[in-house]
Amino acid sequence: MSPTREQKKKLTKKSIIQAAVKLFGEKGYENTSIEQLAKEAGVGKGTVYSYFSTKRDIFYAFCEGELEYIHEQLAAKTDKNAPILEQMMTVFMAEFVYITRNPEFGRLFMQEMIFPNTLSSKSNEEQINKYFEMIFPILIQAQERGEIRKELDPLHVCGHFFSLFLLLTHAYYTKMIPYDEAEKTLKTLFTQALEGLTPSPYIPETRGDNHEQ
Amino acid sequence: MSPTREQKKKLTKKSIIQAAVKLFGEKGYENTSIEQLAKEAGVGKGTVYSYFSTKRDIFYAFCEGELEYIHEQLAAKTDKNAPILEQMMTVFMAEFVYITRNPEFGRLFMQEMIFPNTLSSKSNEEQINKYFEMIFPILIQAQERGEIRKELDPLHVCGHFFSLFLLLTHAYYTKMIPYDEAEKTLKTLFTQALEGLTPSPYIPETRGDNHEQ
DNA sequence: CCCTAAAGTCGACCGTAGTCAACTTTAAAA
DNA sequence: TTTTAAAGTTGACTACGGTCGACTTTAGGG
Repeated sequence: MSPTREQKKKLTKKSIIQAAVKLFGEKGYENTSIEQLAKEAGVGKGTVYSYFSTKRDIFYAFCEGELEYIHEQLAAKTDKNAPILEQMMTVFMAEFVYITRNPEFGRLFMQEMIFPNTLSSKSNEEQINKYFEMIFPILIQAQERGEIRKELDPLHVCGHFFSLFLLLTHAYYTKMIPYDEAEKTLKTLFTQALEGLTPSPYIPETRGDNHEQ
Repeated sequence: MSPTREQKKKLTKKSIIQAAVKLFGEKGYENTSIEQLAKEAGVGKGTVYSYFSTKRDIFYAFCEGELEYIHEQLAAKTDKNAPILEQMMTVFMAEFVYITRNPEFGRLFMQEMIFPNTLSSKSNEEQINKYFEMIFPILIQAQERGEIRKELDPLHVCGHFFSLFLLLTHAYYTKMIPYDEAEKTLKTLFTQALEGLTPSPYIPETRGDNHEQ
């Protein structure tokens, strides 16, 4: 019996993604037109747009699989009892290496991931959530061990590390730091975050309007 | 006597920017075509491209003036002896308000500012530099006052605050936090950064591979 | 004033992202 | 098996960003 309708759709979608992997990889995202991509996948241009609503969506579909893979790898490999600095370095350096493997891809990925266009932001949220889901348990465990202050909201702590990763990526893309120094820089920043910027213990100047908690 | 060649060029450029301010403001960046813009400015399409090499460049020209203005304002107004938390809040909240005044503009601005396309990144670097030039003296003064550890590289400290601002902007654009909570969130993050994430004093687990310094 | 070369202007033209109405295939009811 | 309507496919088409060579204006030397 010939393949059912649904099986066929799956195959078509797959062949479009494969064509994207090939052509984007060979010539880059900007230099690949949808028509070329459609030809490579063996379908018409219109068909491509019945599976993906924009060119960027095709790009995401490609990224998604890769990201999922890296997250799984990390979740398996990380030593849950290692010092928090070590674990965070492992996670974020892996991410950094992945992101910058193909610089152009990475740039587009970050642009749309961090400052998404409200229209195209569906799968986006999921990606970010997976990120947080991976990091959260590590932080909570660190709090239980007493490595991180128990009174801090894990969400904020998570954001803190993520923000320094963002900064690293930014510094790389603006050529403020070369690739080779990424690890050292990130370690410095993370250490700074852990230890605090103020001479410890920090005693805020009493001014009447101090933050509570 | 009729205006000289150079005066005319200045006028033409100005009228293009004014047309951009008007049309981008009315209909948004994406919904304004270069042809419409050229018509509004009373010139041909080709002329627009003899003054600006891409559509984004027109957008930058608009932003630049605004940013310069805000930076000057801030430099004048900030109380140089206020606690560092207060000063950083003033600077970055002003920036946040400016960036999000027109959300679409802000998004494009951040996308290209933080993860620039290597081709179009000339004026970009200057913008970032102005940022750092504004913040640097504040931090150094805080170090001298003893509010910030003297042994830290001001560049890293500067980056630290900036990164948390990035996170805030990201959280806003992904709708993780509403506009109203921006200030509270930023204050929490900055406080966290100042105090450190670890119970103070932080004593890293001795594992043989500790960071030096 | 006239002539000319450089500076400045222009819109027809190119390639591309995304749309759509006409066409083909499918699957299940009759 | 035939019929039919829904699902799926298609490439001509539109609108846009950006280019280019032909055209117009300018300034200054004769």
